[in-house]
Amino acid sequence: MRCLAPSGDRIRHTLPAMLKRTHTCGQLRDAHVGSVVTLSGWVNSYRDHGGLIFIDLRDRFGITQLVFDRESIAPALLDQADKLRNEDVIACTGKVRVRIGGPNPKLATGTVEVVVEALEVLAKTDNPPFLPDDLASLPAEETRLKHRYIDLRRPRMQGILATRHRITKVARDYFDENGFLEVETPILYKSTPEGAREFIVPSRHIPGSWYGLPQSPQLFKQLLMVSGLDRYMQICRCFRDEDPRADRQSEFSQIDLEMSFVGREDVMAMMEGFARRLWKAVLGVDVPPIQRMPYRECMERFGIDRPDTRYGLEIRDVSAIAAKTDFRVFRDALAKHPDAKPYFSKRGVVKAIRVPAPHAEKLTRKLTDGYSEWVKTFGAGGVPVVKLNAAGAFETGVAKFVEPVRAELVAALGLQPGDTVLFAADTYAVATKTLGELRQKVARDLGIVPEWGKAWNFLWMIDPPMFERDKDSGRWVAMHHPFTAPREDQQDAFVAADPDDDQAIESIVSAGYDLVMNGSEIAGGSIRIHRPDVQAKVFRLLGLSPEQAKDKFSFLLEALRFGAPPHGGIAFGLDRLVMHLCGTENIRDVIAFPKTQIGADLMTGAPSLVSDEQLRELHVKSTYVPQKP
RNA sequence: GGGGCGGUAGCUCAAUUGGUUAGAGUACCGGACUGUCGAUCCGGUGGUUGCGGGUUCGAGUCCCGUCCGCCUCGCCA
Repeated sequence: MRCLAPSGDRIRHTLPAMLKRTHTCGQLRDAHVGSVVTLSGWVNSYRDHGGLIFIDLRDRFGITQLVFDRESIAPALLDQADKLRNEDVIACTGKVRVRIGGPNPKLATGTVEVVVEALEVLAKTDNPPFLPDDLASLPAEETRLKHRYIDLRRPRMQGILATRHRITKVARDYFDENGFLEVETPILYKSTPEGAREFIVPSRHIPGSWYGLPQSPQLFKQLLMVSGLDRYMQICRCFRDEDPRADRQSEFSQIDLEMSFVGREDVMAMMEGFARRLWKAVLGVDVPPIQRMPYRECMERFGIDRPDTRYGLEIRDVSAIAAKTDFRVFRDALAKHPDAKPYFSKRGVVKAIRVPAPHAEKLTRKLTDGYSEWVKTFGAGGVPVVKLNAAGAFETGVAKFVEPVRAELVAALGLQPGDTVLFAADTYAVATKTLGELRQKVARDLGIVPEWGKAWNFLWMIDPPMFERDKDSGRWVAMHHPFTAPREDQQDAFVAADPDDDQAIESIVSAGYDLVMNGSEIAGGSIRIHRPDVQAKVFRLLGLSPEQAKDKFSFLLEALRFGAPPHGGIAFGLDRLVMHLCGTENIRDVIAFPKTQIGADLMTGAPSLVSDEQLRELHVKSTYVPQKP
């Protein structure tokens, strides 16, 4: 621990005498015994024995026990100490000695104590709404957010903020060593209302015009490549005005990166090195070489583009076997586009998950009935279930329908007595999504997901499709973003593809890549389009007329015309990285001053009303009419 | 926008089927105490049960509305 004692403080002598600390509260050890030290910090707890008072003094660096002893100090000092309460801020001077009452193994400083000879109360506290105590049961999150400055006094929260700092430090060091320049990009930005809903800011100088806040610095970092910056990094704030989740805030941070003259192998290798450095620096964990898994395989085996490979429960296609049954649910599903390509999103399929024997016992009727209800949110009709009993026969659920194909199902799924099978019969898209989500829920319900710190399963998801149909509008939308390039060998197919040929468009693969860890996307990126004709074709496919594309992105299209190097990049979700490396599932725990689900800051009261004068100056008029109480 | 859970003392929680003056721990205040370390012991203050309406002899409890927090679906190029 670094000593924070200042040196050469020229104004010290002109101020009223204040005890200046010589050590932090986490610093003193046996070696300091006998020396006179000054500490400052918050009263973490007090134990008043009358003539003997113990104070645990806390700062960011630790806790040190102070002792006030009637036999060795002035009565006035003891009276002062007698009035100290939790969260008072004090400074004190005294001699370090070995603890008379024996060591406290819970504290790093637990073998010593400071016998106080001088005390200065720097700030007396009102009775705080709660104490920043990691051992006590936490107050409601609402209370923590309202008094965030107190919540952030908790060692756990300070530890998270320290880890967050460590992560950004490692990022800056690593990318600096590899030739990246950190460049800041605008927060007040051109509104580009594709994708996420954006926050907007009115212009005072240009009446009626608005800035958007960036959903990411995507276009600027590409322009920096056109500018010849070669390698860019930024730890940047991004804004998306969509409803938050446990792992999502509308204002969040990315470690944003872009590289010139590279293909996807170069980018992935560079980022893999970063992940390796990061896990080693923060957790001491060695990350082995990261395997790649094509999007198609991810979907086939795990039903999701970010597979959690920490447990089995993989998905199998049993369409061919299901077709031989008389089960109407199977037959109806399989009747959809039976002649389409195998992975066509609208083609009917039957897929299954085998839940192996010891765990399968926990799958009660109540639980599986719940699954049938739950999957309706993904558009599925239900979850057919069947069990293989000890005698090797199917029972319960859809047993009578699948009994005729028992041998084939047992062989295809590798079933053992006691196993349970969960089915999904629907279109490829719905069945895959359903089992992909169900697989994760079952794993959680059965308790087979390794606890935090036990497994770090990385993989690169590669070869994702360029486009997919929007569920509502039916229009093509970019899977990643409209600047993602087709994979090198797909360029011709892309240029030739007929926009009305669903199967052809769906099968075009991009040069995108996502870094996935334990089922969580921690980074996503792609090689970008650097040819104006290819970029124009993408815009056309997305339904942007040349005029619209020019209006929104003319600067990019122009830039691409004036000599753009091949380039590609990636962005890490910083908040999620911190969550994973700290073992928390609440994104608000890794943000110093987070917002609630409706974007409110409970501490400052943002957002708040502004004066009519402010609005007039910005040429803005609110249509909101407050409800009468 | 939809679904779910929650809101009782500063904080964490309890309160039987709708029934006496809404309790406990902790914090806080006062007192005792020289080796504690989540100190202990004694005493005390502290409540618009989120807010508004309704049903009822009687509402923390039931009904309607509303606000806030969390989880979630949609949404998140």
